[in-house]
Amino acid sequence: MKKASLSDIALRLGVSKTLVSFVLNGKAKEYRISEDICQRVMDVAKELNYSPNRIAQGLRTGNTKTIGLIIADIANPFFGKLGREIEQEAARHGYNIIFCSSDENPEKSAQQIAMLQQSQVDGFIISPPINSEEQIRTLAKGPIPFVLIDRFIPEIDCNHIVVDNFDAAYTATKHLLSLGRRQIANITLNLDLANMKDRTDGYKQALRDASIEVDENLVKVLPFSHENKDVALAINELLGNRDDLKADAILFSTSKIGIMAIECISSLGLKIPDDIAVVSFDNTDAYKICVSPVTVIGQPLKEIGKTAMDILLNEIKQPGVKVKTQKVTLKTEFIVRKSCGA
Amino acid sequence: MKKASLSDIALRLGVSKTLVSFVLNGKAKEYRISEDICQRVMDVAKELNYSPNRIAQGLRTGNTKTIGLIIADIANPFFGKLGREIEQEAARHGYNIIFCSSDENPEKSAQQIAMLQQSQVDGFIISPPINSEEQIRTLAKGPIPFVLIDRFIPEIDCNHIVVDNFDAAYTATKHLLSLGRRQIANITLNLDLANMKDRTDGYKQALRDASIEVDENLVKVLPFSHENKDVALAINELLGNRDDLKADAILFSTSKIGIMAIECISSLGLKIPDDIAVVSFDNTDAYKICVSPVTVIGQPLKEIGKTAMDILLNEIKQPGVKVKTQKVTLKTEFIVRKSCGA
DNA sequence: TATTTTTGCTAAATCGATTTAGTAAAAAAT
DNA sequence: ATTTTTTACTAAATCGATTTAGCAAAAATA
Repeated sequence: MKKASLSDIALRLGVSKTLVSFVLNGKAKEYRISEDICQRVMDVAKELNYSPNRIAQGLRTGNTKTIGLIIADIANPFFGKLGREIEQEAARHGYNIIFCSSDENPEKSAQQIAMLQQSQVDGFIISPPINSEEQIRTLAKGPIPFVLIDRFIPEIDCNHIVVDNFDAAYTATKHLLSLGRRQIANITLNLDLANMKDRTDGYKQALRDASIEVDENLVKVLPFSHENKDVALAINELLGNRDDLKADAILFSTSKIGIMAIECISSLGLKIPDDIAVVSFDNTDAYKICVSPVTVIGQPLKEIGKTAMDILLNEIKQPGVKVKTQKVTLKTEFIVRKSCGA
Repeated sequence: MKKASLSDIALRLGVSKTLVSFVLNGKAKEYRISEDICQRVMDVAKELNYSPNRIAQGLRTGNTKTIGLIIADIANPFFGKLGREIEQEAARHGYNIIFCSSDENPEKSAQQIAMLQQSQVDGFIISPPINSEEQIRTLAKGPIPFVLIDRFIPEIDCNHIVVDNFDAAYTATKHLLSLGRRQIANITLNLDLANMKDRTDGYKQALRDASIEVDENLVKVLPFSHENKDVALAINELLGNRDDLKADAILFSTSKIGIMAIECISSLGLKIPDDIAVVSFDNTDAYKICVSPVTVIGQPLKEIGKTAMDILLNEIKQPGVKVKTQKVTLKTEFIVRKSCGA
């Protein structure tokens, strides 16, 4: 059962492939094809169950209607949800998404970018791993549109969509202060990334504004490729001695850290929020059924996904046109649950 | 900066495109290209930073090195992890994955299948929504390899990879019985799907083998498109009256149900496992930091991902050859945590 | 020396679709 | 009656790569 091609329709009707193409692509009026022929083309196309070959279309037109999405790990619920929003928005416009998980590894993301370029993707949506400046800079010099999400690279002028991390962390920390917490810790990732730095800066500024001196020993910086043991180490440094808890609250800079940390806190026999209050960036189902439902800073994932697609589509539809880069900063949502001791 | 094509290399060296293609595709020996020319081709290719256009390759060869993956929802951690394993295994073989979330909607999955066929995917990996028999049957008649995962359709002879759901549910229920639980409920999805039916059958058989009569009122069947309110209704029917709890344990047939149910149980002020023990299909990070870490039936996601790709690659490498369909049933892992009252 | 085989390449076709460049015939304008 | 414009299509080129079909010249064999 060979799949019907456009040529089969033309042969069947004794007309040119050109004519069939014009009809099927809504150009009949423009090229003055008669109504009669149009109808016969549509009929035969339907009879043969014709559907276009997007690979052939892509080769000829230079548009594959495919976007490459590079995120840290699709299995991470934060990125899973983000990916879902992007997938949905893309589908609304007839675009496919190829998902690549970089594991926060720049070598891996560079390979993925190369592979996606070979696949002639129309654009990229990238959550850049640390130390990926060079490959993003190269991308920015090329013709393919792209937009950074979740984090950006200050020294590169390109599209990005981020949230106001400073303000979010400031708000969260101030909230903990308002609940009487004074020894507030922050567990975060390598501060070379702007979004992580902003989160920690906001936390510190809230402490300073409350005339509390920032204790650098309460700021635990994990390597980017952090695992359970890294988080456990940080928690043990803060809370290992239950007669001398170093902190009475913790702000987690990511939900991945938060989940691992809470598991660790529970196994230490500590109670949330009685012994230690917690607040975390990014909402996730896990936080709702937690030992103590977690107070979170939620990101507008739907808006991020929609905005990313809008930016790309706008550039894709005007190839070669130099468009002003869009830098979008969105608001977070502070959701108070039990874990902060409210 | 126009991207270098294979023709550019040929022009630069004054040789044919054919020769360049042979060299770059490892066919130099076969077509007796001299060592000297080979080296010069490789040098120029490197100098021009040539990389192949996979769209052109796909059009000519009929292989796009792309697999279409259709699952319920990439934002669901179970499917997120499964997708991750598949993505990883595919990348190992140089394949891209296009992810589509069907939302358990057969109309949507039919559209996704059509779109992916237009994109000339080399194969499909599909977690079929309910009522998608017709589209799977049509796929089975076509030339493109595919494999069903997570659930299968008994009346269609095609590749599938599933776990032994009957045995898993039987074991879990027996475990609860061994802990003294007698009024064991099961919250599941529409039983028209074989995997859901097997889970409930295993649960029932364990009760019968313990000489406990199956109480159909303890089996709550949710619609496929279940939401929080559906789960809340079921939980309220079972546990709404805390002086007359209808169940002392619940087996959740999916983690999605489990998470929503636990949230509901907590808001009723009930304690897990003191008031109500719980066991759930499918491990997820959320269950580790739960009010009471959840006892789970874990699926071998890595093995599923690898097996799915193996099955597809085996068929892809011998097009047109009628291969015996592979029906794989894998073992689950029972992980005991606190929620069952152990 | 004549014939056959091997060597080391080449041009052209192919994939399926879209775009470009064109034109015979009919209709309208002069 | 002649010239110009419009109509309703067409053939061929194009996209970038791979495959198919082929062949002149050199080397080997008879």
